[in-house]
Amino acid sequence: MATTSVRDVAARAGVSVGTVSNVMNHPGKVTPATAARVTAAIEELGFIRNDAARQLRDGRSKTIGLVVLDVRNPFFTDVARGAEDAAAEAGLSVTLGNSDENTDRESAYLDLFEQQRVHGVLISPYSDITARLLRLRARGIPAVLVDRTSSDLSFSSVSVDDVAGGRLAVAHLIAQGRRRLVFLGGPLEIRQISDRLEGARQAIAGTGATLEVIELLALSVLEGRSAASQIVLRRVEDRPDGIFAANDLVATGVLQALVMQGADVAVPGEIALIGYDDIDFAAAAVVPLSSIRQPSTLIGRTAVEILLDEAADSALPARQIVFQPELVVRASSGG
Amino acid sequence: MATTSVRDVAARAGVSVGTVSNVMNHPGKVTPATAARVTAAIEELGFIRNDAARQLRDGRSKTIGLVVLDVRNPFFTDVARGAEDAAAEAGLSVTLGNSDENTDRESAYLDLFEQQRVHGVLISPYSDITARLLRLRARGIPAVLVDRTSSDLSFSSVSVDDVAGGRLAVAHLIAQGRRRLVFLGGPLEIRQISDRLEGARQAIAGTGATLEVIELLALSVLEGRSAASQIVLRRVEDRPDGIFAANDLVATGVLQALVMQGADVAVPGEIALIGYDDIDFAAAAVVPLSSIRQPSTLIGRTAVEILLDEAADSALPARQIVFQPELVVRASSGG
DNA sequence: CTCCATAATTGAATCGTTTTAAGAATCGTA
DNA sequence: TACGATTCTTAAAACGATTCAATTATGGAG
Repeated sequence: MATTSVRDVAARAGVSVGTVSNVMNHPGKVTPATAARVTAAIEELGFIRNDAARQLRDGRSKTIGLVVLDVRNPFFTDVARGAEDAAAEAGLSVTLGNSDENTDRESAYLDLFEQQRVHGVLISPYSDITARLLRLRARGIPAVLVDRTSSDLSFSSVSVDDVAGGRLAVAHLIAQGRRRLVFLGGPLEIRQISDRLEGARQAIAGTGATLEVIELLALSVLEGRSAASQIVLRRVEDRPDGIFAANDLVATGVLQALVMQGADVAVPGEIALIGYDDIDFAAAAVVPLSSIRQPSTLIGRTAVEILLDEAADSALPARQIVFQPELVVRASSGG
Repeated sequence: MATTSVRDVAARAGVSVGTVSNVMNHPGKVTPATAARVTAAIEELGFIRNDAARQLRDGRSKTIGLVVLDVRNPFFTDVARGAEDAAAEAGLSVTLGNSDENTDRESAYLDLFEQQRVHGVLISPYSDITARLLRLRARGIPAVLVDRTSSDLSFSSVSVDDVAGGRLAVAHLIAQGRRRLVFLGGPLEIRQISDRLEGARQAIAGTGATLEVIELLALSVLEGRSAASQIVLRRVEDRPDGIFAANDLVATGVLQALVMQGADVAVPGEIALIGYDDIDFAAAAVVPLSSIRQPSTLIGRTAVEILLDEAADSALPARQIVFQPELVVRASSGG
């Protein structure tokens, strides 16, 4: 394996290894003329720096580890994309790990990142990993929580105000004149979901509107559809006139059950519908879906920025960033 | 930064660094008693091996680089998942890169992987990167093409027979008694798409059925929907009785245009519909969608297996693996 | 033409692990 | 008890880039 090293480059350019290193890492400390000779040698030999060696010397890698709950959820791929962009601007790369809501996988990724002495860790936690994160910190590896406020306030976090999101959604339905509302989502143990419900409750307080809660086992199209088809079976006067689905997958299922041939419930005429997340598909649904948008790429970008700050100065106090979600009105809520 | 090394562990256990290394990498070469002492020391000190140092010694990393065209496409996340599983079984991890059909990004990832001296590269190529891959090979890093047969037969590849897939889809429509067919997809420069069309043509040959080709600018829900709404405007006798959409996103759009309130074209009564990819959403559509399934996780898994073989023995001849797609019949084609 | 201050370059030491060849310990056997 | 024959353990030498302290070159001022 003809692996060319700085030593070979140095020989070819007639300089010392130190100079070669300077050309790459501290240009300006070297005369343009010599720099040119070195660059030429690098080019001719097809030299590519060995990252492991650089890392070993440096003590930390130029990679950021990111662990998300579910890569198949567009929200998280968007977060990842934002993180990747911000990291790239700082000359770093991102390794994406998918915990799949599985404690073992989550733990395995943290092990891997610790071995790799990553620059920092971004994580949307599934289990309680405070102890692990403290250990990473002791090793000089900062961590930032994503899409979740930390119970341990010594860690920074970047999240979205789900209570406000729920409030926004239901306040909108009420503003459209709807009074008999249904919240569709679950499991309620998931913090984000219960927060959205809490927001919904705040929004109806004192308005005279009612809120029926139907808990689902998962946030999927199928769950949404079957729950909604039950609603269709009710007598017309017992049906709600507005539905708030806890995410867009559920809302999509609801929509299918309502407009399906045979059901023919008018949306938004008879029932207004709003989802959550504003995934790409929402705008392309049979009836374009109103939704609550979260600034997903911005979350990723911000998390990286905080991480880099903390990596540069470990004495920095933790910051809790909470973004506000945004109402997106489309046809399904008759806005 | 209290970074503990093998040296510290050795001191604590009262042995030499070589023994510590043996405990971790060649257990069995060491007496159970000493092994226990060392393990205890590792535990007590919270020692975690420095991957950079190991890699430097080893010459190659324990990571596989994977570059896909689009992380947001469920097909690719499934491929990635299969690759990850297979890699994990071999004690390796996968770094996922998203080229986003962008030459610069694709190139940047290859640079990164080369610097990292990855174990191997899996890539679903966008531009012509044969030269880059040859250079990697010269450095001892094998590469396997994914979802694309290689023009350079010296590289292994794992792909799916798109011609067969197109044939399967259209043969099915014909078997359902459909005769006036439409192919909806594009751009036709994309190899996979033109192959599917070619398969469709083979299937109608000699059957008396006709095939109208409507080329789209992109494989998206919106494109599919607007093309289908044009079809709805035709006189009934000029409408096709079967539509083959080049992927499930397009098919979803078509479905929306057909069953939408106001259009009310019966699916499959009046028009039978089949898509391609069998994404999760296909089964959950308003009318469950027939589709052509590709063994996505198997593709990822197989690609890793070939890669590992080649990493172990670079003299191995290249293999071209072509999987056969599978017909999945659901309500939309009236099967 | 010297001398000094400043800039450019050098090369040895370092990061932490793994691997060897060599040395030490252990055991059963004669 | 001593002898090979194993079995364990050791210490030093890599791997390749970076960084300093030390050295050499360069220019400008007197």
